[in-house]
Amino acid sequence: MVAARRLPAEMPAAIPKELGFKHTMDFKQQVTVTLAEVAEAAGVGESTVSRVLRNHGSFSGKTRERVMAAVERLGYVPNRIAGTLASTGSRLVAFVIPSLSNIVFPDVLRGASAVLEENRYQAVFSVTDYDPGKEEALAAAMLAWRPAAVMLAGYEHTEGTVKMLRASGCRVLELLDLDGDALDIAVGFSNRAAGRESAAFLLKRGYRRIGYVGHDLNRDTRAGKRFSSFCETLAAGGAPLVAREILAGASSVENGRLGLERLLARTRDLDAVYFSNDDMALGGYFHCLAEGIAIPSRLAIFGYNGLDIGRAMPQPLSTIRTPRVATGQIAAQLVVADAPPQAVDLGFELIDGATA
Amino acid sequence: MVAARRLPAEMPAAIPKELGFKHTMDFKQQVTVTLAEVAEAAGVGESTVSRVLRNHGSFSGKTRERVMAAVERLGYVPNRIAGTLASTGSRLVAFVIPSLSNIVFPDVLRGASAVLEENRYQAVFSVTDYDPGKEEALAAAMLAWRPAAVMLAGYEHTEGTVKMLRASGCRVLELLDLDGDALDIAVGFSNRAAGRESAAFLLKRGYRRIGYVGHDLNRDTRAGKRFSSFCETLAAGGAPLVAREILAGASSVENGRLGLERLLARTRDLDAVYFSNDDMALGGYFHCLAEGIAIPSRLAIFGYNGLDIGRAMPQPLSTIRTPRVATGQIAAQLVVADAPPQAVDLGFELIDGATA
DNA sequence: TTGAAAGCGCTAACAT
DNA sequence: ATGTTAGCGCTTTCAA
Repeated sequence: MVAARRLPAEMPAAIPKELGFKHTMDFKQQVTVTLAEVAEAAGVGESTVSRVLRNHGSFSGKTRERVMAAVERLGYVPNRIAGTLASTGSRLVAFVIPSLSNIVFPDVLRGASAVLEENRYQAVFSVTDYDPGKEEALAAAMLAWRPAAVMLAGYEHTEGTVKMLRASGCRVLELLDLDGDALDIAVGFSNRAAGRESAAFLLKRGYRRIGYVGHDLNRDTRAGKRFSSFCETLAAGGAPLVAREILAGASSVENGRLGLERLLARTRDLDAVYFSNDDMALGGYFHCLAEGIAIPSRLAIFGYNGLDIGRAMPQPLSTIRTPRVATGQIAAQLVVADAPPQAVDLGFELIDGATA
Repeated sequence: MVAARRLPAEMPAAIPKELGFKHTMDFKQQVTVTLAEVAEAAGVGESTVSRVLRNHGSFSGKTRERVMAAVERLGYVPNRIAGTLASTGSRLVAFVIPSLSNIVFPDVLRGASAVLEENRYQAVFSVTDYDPGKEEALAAAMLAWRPAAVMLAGYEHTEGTVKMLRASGCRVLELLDLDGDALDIAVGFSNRAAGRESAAFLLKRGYRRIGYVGHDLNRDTRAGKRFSSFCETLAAGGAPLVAREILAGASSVENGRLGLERLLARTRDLDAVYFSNDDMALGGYFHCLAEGIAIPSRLAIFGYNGLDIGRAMPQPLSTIRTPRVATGQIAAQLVVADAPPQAVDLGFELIDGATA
């Protein structure tokens, strides 16, 4: 194997000097056709246009024709801002997510946005970087848009956030965690159970000297829950965790590789390693490949998330597959249906791959 | 090596029967504090509250105190919907992106959202699945929110989309492509140049029997541009493309693995393969590992995107690193700065890894 | 420095 | 079936 050369990551960007001009559109032309103009052009009242456009209330087919013709002719685009203000509920759904680097959240967004789009809802989002203070600020900013629902990750919020959400009167969905008390609706699965099952699986396979490689647990509280129940289960099984390596940064393939390297440098006789997720586990896998460490005979590897990539590996990754897309879908469906408060356990599935 | 077991992907979700109730919040309580109530409570006029809150116009320190106290006491959250309607411009930025599975787009969103949040803009998004018709529908839906800017991928839009965007009067940013004419602002790099440089690199390294493994090119037009300029460059260099394998679905590690398997089954004597992106290339890499095909001596592999994962591989992936996050950042900065129409070329970087 | 009042573009009674 | 009108909650002149 070739030794890994360390290559630099993407550089932060500074605003560039202006480059070529090459545009076919006039700069800033404001033309705003309003509903009133459509009404005028169609020779009907405003409310009639409104009814036709929303297909709500009654109007004749002929009127409909004329209105639509005027809409077409004028290139009218309804103003949802005005519409929302005038009516009661908005069709905005706000996502306040920890990260876009962790594939979990794009997956949730993907599941949700498909359902929302079908139902003519609009998704809005902001990213907290796992910072509860930032979460509070961003949640406040989102609430200012009077969304129909706010979706957050898990249960760990500041008092201020909770108070705000409670007072807002909009639906609150806490996703991807079930170990705690929901404010309103919760959709996901138990991270504690996931940690427990992972440990039980490794014990049953006969591994006794087990280590852990993880990313920042203070920030990612769900990973923290998995880890603590993992440790408890190991201890209860008579084979307490032997060593751990926790990396400061976000979860990544590189950190997984580095983490395993460090862990093995300190503790040589491990027979299995649990990773905080699949990215990290893949990094560990790469480390073993590079160092010629046989998997799983010499060292077993176990991940979390069940990314597609794990299935394509020469040895399919042993891991737990979580219903990320489904979490988004179900959450969105519950919002659309205006379902009562509830906790929906989507479960997870242990993937008995070839690495453990 | 263990033979790859094919494991199922995540199942589509049906809406589940209701499960346990476990909530601490009353279901749907609407309490809406308005600016007028704050004004009343503070004993000042509405416009004064508005000025204080936006820190715009003049007011005494004492007035400020009283207003803020009232805001605090009542738990007032401004209504941005009303604010936007009353004022001229919105601080919404709309993203109409092809996919959330392709990491490119979460990366762009990540770069943009950081900048937007700092400047108190709000990101809104929807996902087209690479379908131009859907793009048109979603763009129309987005325009109804009267965003300050709409960001799209590339230049290939329906006539209707273009017409709508032109008429909307809002800023239009076309991202991740520079091979075409921009409507307003373009930020990205040349995919044609990327394909060209990739081919030139492989030729320079002495590879002559080169194949291609890609995903659906009709939908991902940027991948199509890379591929066509790649082929042209090979042909010009006297070593035209020997074989290609195009998979119907989206780009993924599994498709990459499958694609290379099929390609090699048909064409045994290739010495290098160009992949439509790094996911696909990683799949190819896995195939080679599983089959004991030596890289790069027996077969060279070249990707596109420069994902972090490529750096953690036992042999760093040879690829082209694209400025995805920076594209989002710069685009957002240009919106915030209300910059004139322009095309910003962020370039890309060829990563001379160990696989080619 | 402050307040009164006129909208922003639409929806939703309420008439007709 | 359709028109009239009164807001939705804010921003923004314009006076005071």
